[in-house]
Amino acid sequence: MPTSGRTRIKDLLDVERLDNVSNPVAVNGWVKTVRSSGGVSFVQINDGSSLADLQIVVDASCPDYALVGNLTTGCSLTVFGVLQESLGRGQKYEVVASSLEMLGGADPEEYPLQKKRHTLEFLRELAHLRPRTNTFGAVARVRNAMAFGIHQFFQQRGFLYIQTPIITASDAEGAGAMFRATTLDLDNLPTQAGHVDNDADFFGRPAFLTVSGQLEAEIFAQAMSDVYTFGPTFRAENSNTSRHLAEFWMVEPEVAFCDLDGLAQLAEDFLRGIFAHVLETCPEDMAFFNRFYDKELIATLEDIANSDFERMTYTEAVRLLEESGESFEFPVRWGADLQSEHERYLTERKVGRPVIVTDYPSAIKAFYMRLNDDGETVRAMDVLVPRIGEIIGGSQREERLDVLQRRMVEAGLDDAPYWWYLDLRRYGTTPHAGFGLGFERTVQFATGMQNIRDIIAFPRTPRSAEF
RNA sequence: UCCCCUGUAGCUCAGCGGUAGAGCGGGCGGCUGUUAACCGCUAGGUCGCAGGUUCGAAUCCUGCCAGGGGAGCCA
Repeated sequence: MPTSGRTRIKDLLDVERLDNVSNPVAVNGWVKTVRSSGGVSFVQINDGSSLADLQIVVDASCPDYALVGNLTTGCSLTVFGVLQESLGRGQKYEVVASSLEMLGGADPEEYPLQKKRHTLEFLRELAHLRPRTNTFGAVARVRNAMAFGIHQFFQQRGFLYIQTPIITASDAEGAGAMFRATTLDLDNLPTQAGHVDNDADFFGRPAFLTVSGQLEAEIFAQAMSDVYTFGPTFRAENSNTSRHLAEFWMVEPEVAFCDLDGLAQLAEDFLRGIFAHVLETCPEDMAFFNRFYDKELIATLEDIANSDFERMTYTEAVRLLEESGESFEFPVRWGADLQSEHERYLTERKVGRPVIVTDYPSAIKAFYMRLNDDGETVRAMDVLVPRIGEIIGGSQREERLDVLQRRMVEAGLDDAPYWWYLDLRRYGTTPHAGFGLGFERTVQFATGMQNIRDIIAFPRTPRSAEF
């Protein structure tokens, strides 16, 4: 019987509420492993509520004892029994079953998950079953806690959560290649004068999946002052790395009456806050990642949560790299973007903790970033962290209409589609700033997981969109 | 998109010119409290795909496909 009134394993094993002990309980879960020894069997189950499994003891006194022979890894169960202190050594408490029902079997000759460790590459092919493993259960819980912590951080500071569109007609948001969203029949494209007739498309114009909610967030910042988005974004780049996804979630705060210094402080408070949050709310899962994936993980996160970030300008960063005596594969030159190896040297070896680099050359940054008085650099910032590199990119936005228009011309952009963006500078413009944080990269950093495809439930990467 | 590495049993891998292997998992049996339980027996393979070299190819060569690592692009 699928039970209402069941107790989650997490609550059952919660030492604070051990009024459960010696009382009848109902639990559900999926079988991890079954061990039988003479007249006693041990069935280890997990329901996803915590990393810890629950051991069910079934002996001949249980009327359903004969059922145990049919239980295999992966099948689902309802158990009625009594929680007791365990006689064995591997766990403090266990449930002695008084009755047992298998809800769904899992043919052991076919069920692909075994009660031993699998490689992450193999599990990636089983995205529908991998949440049942320790690692992916832990990732799901940590990801959930961090999403909640992000909302909590902004809500406590009075930020308004806004939802920006996923489909956009702006074809140059300035952040990479876009996916086209169309209802046109690709096998029979309507044409007009030898070109695709976009007027026949759903929106009467080309439309795309958004690469960023920034421009729309700026609209609301120019009315509500402090806003943030948290939603999916899409990049059609042919990126094949452990840090890139074609579909990923991004957090983008946008703040009016704020300059780059204020934004850098917000970014630092934000990262320190969410890492502290995950350490506090997921100690069991974090201990798991620390043990199996990165022995320095908890120490690193605690260090970040408790110490100030380093700040330097791009020009200072270039000087430090030039003076480092390191032999880099790519030369260091003022005016060229920092390479991965440069960023990692700065954050991992030079400083040893997160670094905020500001004021990049205007030529290598987007048109909407505010031009400095030197005419050569813009008020951009990247937050670099060890192992991942860039985790946040942001800037103070250009609020001066004439400068913005000049920058758009220099970038070769037609300003007509941006009439509304320019209007924000025409009517009550303000100094404002915002950044974008890759959510998966942040969870990746917090868990010590090596590959971003293991951070999102159903990863989309080039040539890969199963599930 | 570029560079490098890897595709052998359900999984993890060994074998690297001469009869296809191990551990785990599965099946059967045993075991009175187990902890990825343990012990015994057992089934299981177009060696990624296509071509080539050779008396003979999992093994050497070429192409393609897939996976991984790194780079670029970025978050």
